[in-house]
Amino acid sequence: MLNRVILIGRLTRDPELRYTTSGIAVATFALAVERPFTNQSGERDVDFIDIVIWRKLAETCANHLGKGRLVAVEGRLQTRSYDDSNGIRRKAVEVVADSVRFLDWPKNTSSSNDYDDQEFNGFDDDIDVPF
Amino acid sequence: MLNRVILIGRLTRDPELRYTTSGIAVATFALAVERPFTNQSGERDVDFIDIVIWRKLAETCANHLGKGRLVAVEGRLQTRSYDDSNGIRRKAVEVVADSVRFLDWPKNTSSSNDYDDQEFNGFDDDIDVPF
Amino acid sequence: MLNRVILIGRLTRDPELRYTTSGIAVATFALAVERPFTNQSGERDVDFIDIVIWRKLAETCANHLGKGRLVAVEGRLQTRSYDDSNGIRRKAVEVVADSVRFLDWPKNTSSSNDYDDQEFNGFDDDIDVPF
Amino acid sequence: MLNRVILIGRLTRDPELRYTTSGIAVATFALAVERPFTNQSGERDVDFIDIVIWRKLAETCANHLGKGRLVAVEGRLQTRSYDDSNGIRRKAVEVVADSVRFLDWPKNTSSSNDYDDQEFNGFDDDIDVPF
DNA sequence: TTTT
DNA sequence: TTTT
Repeated sequence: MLNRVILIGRLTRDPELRYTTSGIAVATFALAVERPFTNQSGERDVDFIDIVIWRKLAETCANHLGKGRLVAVEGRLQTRSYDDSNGIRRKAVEVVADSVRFLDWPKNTSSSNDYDDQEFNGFDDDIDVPF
Repeated sequence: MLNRVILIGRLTRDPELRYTTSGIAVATFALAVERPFTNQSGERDVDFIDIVIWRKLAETCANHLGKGRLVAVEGRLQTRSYDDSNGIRRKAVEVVADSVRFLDWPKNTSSSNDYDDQEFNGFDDDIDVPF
Repeated sequence: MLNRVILIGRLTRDPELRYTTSGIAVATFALAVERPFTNQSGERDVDFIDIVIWRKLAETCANHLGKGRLVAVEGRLQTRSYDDSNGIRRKAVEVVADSVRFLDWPKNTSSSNDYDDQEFNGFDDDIDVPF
Repeated sequence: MLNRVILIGRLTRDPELRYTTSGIAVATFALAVERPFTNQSGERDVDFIDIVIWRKLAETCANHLGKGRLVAVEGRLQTRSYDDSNGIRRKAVEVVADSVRFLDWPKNTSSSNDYDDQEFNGFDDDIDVPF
């Protein structure tokens, strides 16, 4: 009845953009989210959390984000069952994002993904940059 | 770097309480969380989310909660790899709760789990009842 | 850039429903939110937080909620300056809710506010009942 | 009963650090949080939200943060009544933070506040840096 | 499969 | 101005 997730972390890879047969854009990536505290061996554990994004926000993320970028993601936790390529039944738990904020800037300016066409994205297509 | 999950839902079964070899209590249960909107077939989909609770809060939940009870859970999303009983590698995604609030009362008063010994539970052992 | 508030508490009074000159509905009420821990004198302090709701969700809340009802509110913190009736400049800090979930049922069935016309409310008009 | 606020924004001024008569550190600052959407005049409104931080985290923030710095703050909304310097009764609404994450780096290296003594801060003294 |  |  209430389901809210807020994460800050870095993309482990470039977003993948796909389209449903009905033409709806879906972007997926994983977020590396460091735990606040160090473990017994003095390191910070990291949680790798799958993010799913729909529609225009999916395309904006695919166009502007890349591996290593720092983002804040808001969304809801979703569970889903599927059969993997070996026919094994698996449960997916992922965050369906309704908002993604960019918290840093691209490392090099030669990237094909940059901020040229940053624009307002409507209500559930909520994006922002950190200045 | 920031990882916060807030859920309201109902327990799909009674909590399971176990202890680590070093004697720390761990409770687990799943929460059924209805999506806010109906799907194409007019029904509300439900996400089943695994919850993990440690220490004194684990024991309080095991003592007072049961299948069907309505709770608000606050915690963080955690990912974990393990091999299932068939030796298949799986990824667990669960919410490690640091706060659980009881939002309703037990259905029948003959339950062994009731509110007799409700008490304050310390900082990360945060529990409350709705009145 | 990110602004999220999630509260569970009880209405301190019936919602007030007003309309802007352009005809948009606005409901306001205050939420009594108990702190999780008791203070030095053994009591729980309570925070009284002003809630503002717009459009259809405002009307749904005005129709179905009343003093004492338990709700979960999601929204954003908003600040606003105004002059009070004595001409003193004041700063209002309130939560603009985009989602309200009803977590209990009306105490008596003779109330004019009930669940007769409960219905789905669109994306930013997000309402639900606890069963 | 549940009270959670998560904000990302920039400090409008350097933190002020004070001590209670019993010697407990308290830091205060305001956070400028841009709204996600532009208003009728095409600008983004900004909410100015007062933040209060206690104990060791207060000192860490006072030592390392300054005007303009970007942070993620987690905490709870608190209300409080007081009389201002003119004897006018006022209501303060502020966020008591239990976690502050630094999301950028100091603008110039000549600042007296830097990252020399960054360290782990215990459970409710939760601080982190973005790399 | 994993980010700085 | 304050809820159970």
